[in-house]
Amino acid sequence: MPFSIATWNINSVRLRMPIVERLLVEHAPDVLCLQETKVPDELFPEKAFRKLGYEHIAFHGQKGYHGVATVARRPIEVVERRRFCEIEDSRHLSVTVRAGGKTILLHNFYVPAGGDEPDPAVNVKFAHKLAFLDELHAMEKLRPRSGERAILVGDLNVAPLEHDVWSHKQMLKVVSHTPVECEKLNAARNAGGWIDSMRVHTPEPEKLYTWWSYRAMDNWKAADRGRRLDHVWTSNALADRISAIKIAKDYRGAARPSDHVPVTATVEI
DNA sequence: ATGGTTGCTTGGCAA
Repeated sequence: MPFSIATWNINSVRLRMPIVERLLVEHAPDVLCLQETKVPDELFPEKAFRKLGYEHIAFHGQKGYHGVATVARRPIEVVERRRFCEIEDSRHLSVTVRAGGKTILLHNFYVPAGGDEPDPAVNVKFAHKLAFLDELHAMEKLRPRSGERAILVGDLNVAPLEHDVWSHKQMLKVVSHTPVECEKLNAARNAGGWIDSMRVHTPEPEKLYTWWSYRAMDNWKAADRGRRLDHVWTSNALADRISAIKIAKDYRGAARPSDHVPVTATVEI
């Protein structure tokens, strides 16, 4: 049976409930993982999700910044809300869900953006990002066991491959595509045996983007200077079970859009 | 060209 999971950096879930509702109606994923919810847990708009049939809600939020949430049409159980770099940021949430008689572990991540200056010696935000990626790499507990069904999604804030950005050459010194962070993200993925399912589905050199800057003065769609910052990784056990991956690019053109668009993966379980 | 826009909050970060 098909099981679908969507991931979306929503950049304030309360502000963008109208387009979240549109996604849930139009795409109806079984599970939606949100990042940058920017809302403390006690103010999470649970009612709006419940009304749309997403009655199972887990969150790890904080006031003003960051925050992740996982909402589902079927029961989920919270596994962990992990703290990274000994900083009390809300950047991770893992849950389990049952599908087709099987249990799937779902990780929802929001990796630090890292600021603008790509030098950890002068930019503590970039140093934090690199430390976060190192911690991800070292995390034994994150690595799927043999045969385990697991999916890791989220805004990983790194576009690791040449064709994950509009211009590899022009992006080499731009945070999100510097060699050091691309190598660290790839190393963390390899250490866990995770599969980059978006790139299995759409290999290079085809361009793949999930984010278009707010700052660009030109028309985002015409210029198409995007980056692939959002990812769907699967454990080996699910690697050949992905039947579809859809980047919902049209949501970037919605009224009051997020700068990220939803990515939905369908798994045959 | 060190800009530009957006959100949370009302001054200034973070993205």
